[in-house]
Amino acid sequence: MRRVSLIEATCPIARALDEIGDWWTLLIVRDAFGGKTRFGEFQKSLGLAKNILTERLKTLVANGVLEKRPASDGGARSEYHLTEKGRQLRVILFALRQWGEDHLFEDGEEMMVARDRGNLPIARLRLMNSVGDTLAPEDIVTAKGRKRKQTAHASTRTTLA
Amino acid sequence: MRRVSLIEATCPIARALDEIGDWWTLLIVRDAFGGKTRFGEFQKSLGLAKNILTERLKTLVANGVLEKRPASDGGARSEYHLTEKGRQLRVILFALRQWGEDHLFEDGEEMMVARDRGNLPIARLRLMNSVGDTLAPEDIVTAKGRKRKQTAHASTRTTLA
DNA sequence: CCGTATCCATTCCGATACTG
DNA sequence: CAGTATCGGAATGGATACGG
Repeated sequence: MRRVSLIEATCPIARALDEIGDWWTLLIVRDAFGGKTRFGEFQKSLGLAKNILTERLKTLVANGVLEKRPASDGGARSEYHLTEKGRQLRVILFALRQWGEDHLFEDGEEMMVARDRGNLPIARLRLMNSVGDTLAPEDIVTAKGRKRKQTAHASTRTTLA
Repeated sequence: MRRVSLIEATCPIARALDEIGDWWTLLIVRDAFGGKTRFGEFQKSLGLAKNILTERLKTLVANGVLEKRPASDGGARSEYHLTEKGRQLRVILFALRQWGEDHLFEDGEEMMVARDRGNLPIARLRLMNSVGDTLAPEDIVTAKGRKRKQTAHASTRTTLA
């Protein structure tokens, strides 16, 4: 897809962008969260060329973000469903949404909004340290380290411990 | 930059991707958070072609993510600094980091990690509703709405309500 | 309906040379 | 050091035609 691959970078941001930093990819994932599962639904919703969609879907399946299954009605069609890895992209999508809302819309402008199933608003994402202090953007630094062994599923933990 | 512009989309995710969804852009911003300010620093760190960097920096400045200033030492050089809008991209970068850490590294693999200035780990980002319930990825729905007037600065608020 | 295949225009990106 | 200019190969993306 690109001249230089960052798959070997030690920066998780670089690796993440290498896998889902493509322009269309996160929009496909967004639609998958919206309940779309079929080729034609994505194609109609996004308006992208079918060959591009084919390739993006293949990559997403190969990377374990989407799962391809035969259609539930037994037809010849396929369905694409988010895997757990894909479902965890929700935080990234919401971070993008929050920033877009804050900086790319005028007050009162028509805009898609997110709510939970009970129609409650979603709380803003905040950066905090492990003792709960809210951090300003510049309060974060990076250093060399190693990935810690995961003892419990990531989505059930609230801190890095 | 692209055939179809999503600048008019009513989805904040689409607009955000339209502005910073480019491949190199978030890596430049990441380096800016790392304290880099000069053309050569970005170029050396990222290894991208200079003409591409020139264009990306121009776009970032035009979009108000970076600010171009004369070098503080009075030389002919310029410095690029994050604006407040740019600083608020930190949440997106951290969401990418968190997902990359979880899914793109093996246990024990060498990896850049984030800490706060006191060397405390950063807490995981969680999706919650306005009353503090943690939400699963599928507990979020979208609907038509309008951008609410901002009464206080976004970074000081903890919920949308 | 779900893709695959092909063609073509545009853009991206790297490399290099050049200017101040 | 900080760009600008230019070139060419590769990838992107739109459109269309075709096959299961």
